[in-house]
This record gives sequence, C-alpha cells and structure tokens, in this order.
Amino acid sequence: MPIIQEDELESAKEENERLKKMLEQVENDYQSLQRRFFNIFQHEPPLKSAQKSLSNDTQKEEEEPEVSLCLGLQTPTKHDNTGSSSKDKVDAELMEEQLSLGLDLKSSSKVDLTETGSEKSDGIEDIREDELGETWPPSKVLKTMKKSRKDEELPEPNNAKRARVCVRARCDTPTMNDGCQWRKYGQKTAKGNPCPRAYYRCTVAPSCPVRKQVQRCSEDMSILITTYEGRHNHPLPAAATAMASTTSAAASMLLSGSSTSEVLSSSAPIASTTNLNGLNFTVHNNAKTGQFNLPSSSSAAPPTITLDLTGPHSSHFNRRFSNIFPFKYSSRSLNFSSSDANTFANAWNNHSTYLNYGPLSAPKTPIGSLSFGKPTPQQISYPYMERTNQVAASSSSSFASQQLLTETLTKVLSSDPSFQSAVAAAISSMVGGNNTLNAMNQVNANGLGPNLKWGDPVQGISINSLPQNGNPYTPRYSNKLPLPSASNSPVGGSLMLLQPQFPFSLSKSSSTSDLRD
DNA sequence: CGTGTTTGACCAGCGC
DNA sequence: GCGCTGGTCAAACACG
Repeated sequence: MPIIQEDELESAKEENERLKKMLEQVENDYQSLQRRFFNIFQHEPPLKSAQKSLSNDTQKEEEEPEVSLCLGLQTPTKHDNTGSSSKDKVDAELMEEQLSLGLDLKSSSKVDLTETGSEKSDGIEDIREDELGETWPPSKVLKTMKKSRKDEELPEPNNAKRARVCVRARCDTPTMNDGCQWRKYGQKTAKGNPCPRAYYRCTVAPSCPVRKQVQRCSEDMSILITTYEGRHNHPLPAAATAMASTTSAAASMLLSGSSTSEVLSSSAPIASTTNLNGLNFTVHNNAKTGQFNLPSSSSAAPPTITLDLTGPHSSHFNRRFSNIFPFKYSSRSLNFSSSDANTFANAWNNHSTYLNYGPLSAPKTPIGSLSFGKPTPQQISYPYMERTNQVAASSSSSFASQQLLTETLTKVLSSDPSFQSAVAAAISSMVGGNNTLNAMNQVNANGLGPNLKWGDPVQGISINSLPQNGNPYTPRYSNKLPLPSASNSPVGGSLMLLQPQFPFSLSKSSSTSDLRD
C-alpha cells in the first residue's frame, strides 16, 4: 500500500511539474494573446448593448420571463484539429492547455456567479445605482420602492435591479466561492425544500447592495443553487469578476429582450429548452415554477437567469472522458443546458479542450465543459432566436439544416451583443475569466469573427469585449492560476481549471485547500 | 474585541 | 381579514 501511494505521489509530482511548465507557457501565450486582443479592441467602437437593453427593457418588464442559461456539459467530442490554421492551432492549443487547468470550484465558485456581481463589471449600472444613492437598501425598501415606482418611472433601472441570476452547480461546500466576501444575515427553510436557504450580502463594500441566496436543490443535494441579486457598487476582486460578468451579462441578456415569451408555458417549469450546438437555453415562464430557481414569494418575481452547471450528461461525459483523457482533454463544449444531452453530442467538436468544472471534492461530478468545434447537423431548437427562425428547431438532420443553423447562429450572435456577452461571460466564468481571448472577440467583431466560422474551432473567448456596458471587462493578466495538485485532480489525474487565487479572503463556509504541493 | 454566524422575531406580499 | 411564505433584522453567540 505505501508503495503504491509513493508511486502515486511520484506521478502526481511529475504531473505537477508538467503542469507548471504548461502553465508558464500558457501564461506567456495568454499575455501575447491579450496584447493582440487589446490592439484589436482599441479599434473597436464602443458597444451599444446598453442602448439596446434600454430600448428593450420596457417590453421586458412586462414579460419578465425567466431565462435559464444552462451551462451543462454536453457530450464529448473527439479531437479533431484538422482544418485549423496554424494560428488556430496555436490558439487552440493555448485554449486547450488553459482549459486543461481546470476550474477549481472547490470552494464555491462554480459559479456563484452572480454575484450579480456582474454588476461589478457593469459600470454604467453601478453608476446609476450610485447616483440613486441606493446603498444597500433593504429588500423591503426595495420592494416598496419598486412598487411605488412601478408605474412612474425608470422601468429599466428597476428591472435591471431586480434581475437575478441563478447558478446551479454541483458543490460539496456550503457555498460556492465566487471571489466575493459574503456575510450571512439570515437563514430560512423554504417551503418545498427541506434544505434551508441562506441569505448573504456582499461585504466587500459596506454599502454594496448585492445579496445572494444559497440553497441546496431538494432533488439533488449535491447541487447548490445560488441566486444573486443586485449590483456591486465597488471594484470586485479579480476572482469575482468572472462570475460577476456572467451574471451581469445574463441579466443584460434577459433584460434586453432575448427571451421568448411566446414559447412559454405556465404549466411547465421549463417551457422550452433549446440546444444551440452545445448551447442550450431554457426559458422559464415564471421563476416560481422554475425548478432551478428558488421559489419566489411574489408573483412579480424578478426576471431570473439560471446558469445550470450541472448538466447530467455533462457529468456522464466528464466522468467518462476524464478517465479516458486524464490529462489531455478533447472537447470544449460550451453547454448551456441541462436537459437534452444528445442533441449536440458533437456540436462544436473540434479540438476539444475538456473543461472540468467541478469541485475537487466531487471528482466524479464535473460540472461543465467547454466545447467549440464544428457544429453538427443535429436537432436544434433555440427559443432565443425562435422569432427569427424556427426552422432549425424542427429540422433534424441534413446539411440544409446545418447551414440554416449556422446562419441563424451567425445572425443571433452578430445581432445580439447581449447574447454574446452572456456566452462570453459564461464561458469566462467557467474558464476563470482570463483564459479566453479570441473567440468572443471575433464573435463581436462581426458575428463570427474575421477568422472564425462556425465549424471552425474557436480559439478563445474574450469577455473583454462584453458590449453591454461599454465597460469592457478587464481580464486579470496578473492573476496566476494556482497549480492544481495531482492529488486534487478530480479523476485519474485530470486537471481542473483553477480559479485565480483570490485576493480576498474566502468566506468561512467555503473551503480553501492548498492547491499547490 | 472585532467579525461573522445563528436564530427567533418581525414585516410585507400574496392567495384564499 | 387571515394565514402562509419569503425576506430581513438584530440580539445572542461563537470564533480567532
């Protein structure tokens, strides 16, 4: 027995060394990419998503649908690098390596996203909120204010404030570590769920209005449901920006009218789940009924976006492939979904960089994967774009449908910066925010990007180009990814993309383990 | 002693 | 109006 352990230790050390080297290379590559990105970005005109959001908010306010952004894992894909240019290859390798680092959610970051924090990256809205002098008004006050103002003014700010982002992720720890500091101010057992719901408020800044609710899923105790509400009115820790940007983007997307109320069904929690080549969007009609959402006591439930990082399939996939590819992963699958596993088994499947996005402590339940590759002609339904194109939803196979899908995706991505933001942010949150550079940048550039076509491997994703608030998210260049220790590897030495080290202390509830040797 | 958590009480909204 | 429920407050408590 001891011998075996020593061997394991040895191999772990070796792997760790490899990782260190790899990390160095990744960092170098990343910095170089970042420079490139900024060069490009400087030439980009300011984004106008905020304007779009404004224009659409009025309409949204009435609908207030719940949009579920499910970041589930999709099926894996094979390594298929063929066809990529040398640059693509380099980037893909970079991406692959970086993704291979694995998000270490162990403490809670899976996505706790939300911190609604998003707001942090949402400079415009932060300012607005600050201007309103709202320094963390009690919810009661907020409710009162909402009610009193409802008919009078500023539906948009109101709505924006009320927008919530819910993150579902497997997490063994009491809370997910989202890089922010939280103080628990209450706990309550909600009806229908034996697990108590904990209430937290952001303590990074005394006046920060951001709150979050944490609750275990009654159906699956391993799933932690974190709901963020509010906007941070202070600079966020680097580690929290990804989550914040995710939630912000999601909220922005929600508020900007990307939802499709026409497909909603009041009877079903999930009115429609759509797969978009690995991107599955579920639109909920009512937060109350949403299985992923915390119950809302009010009928006027705020619009909520749910990021589901618990896709069952993904788990299967992760389990399988993490064993098969302990170190070199193959698929990057960005999966916004939790429902249909097979729909996009091969979506975007080139080069896979497997992103193991799960708590270290729960090695067998990785939470997410990023997959970019060639879309395969599979059934696709995408409520988000249903208004413009419903054909894709019904078409099952055939080249025509693929083309249609490609066109549709292109349109959607190019026409809705919010969606881009959401995707970018979601990805960034999974990748730790600073590993993704090019893909979304390209997407933002012209729908799919100058060098990127649907079907080509995506080299990276940049959330820096988040258009929603004209306040491009700034990546953490200086952040260094902690080296995962082999012993922490979830499965068979598979790597998890570790989140950057947090400049802020973690909440007590979230465990922090030394990831280094 | 400062900070964070626990927990019962309180309040507001909603449905009946 | 009443009861239920969700959300918050705040005193007591725990911990470093």
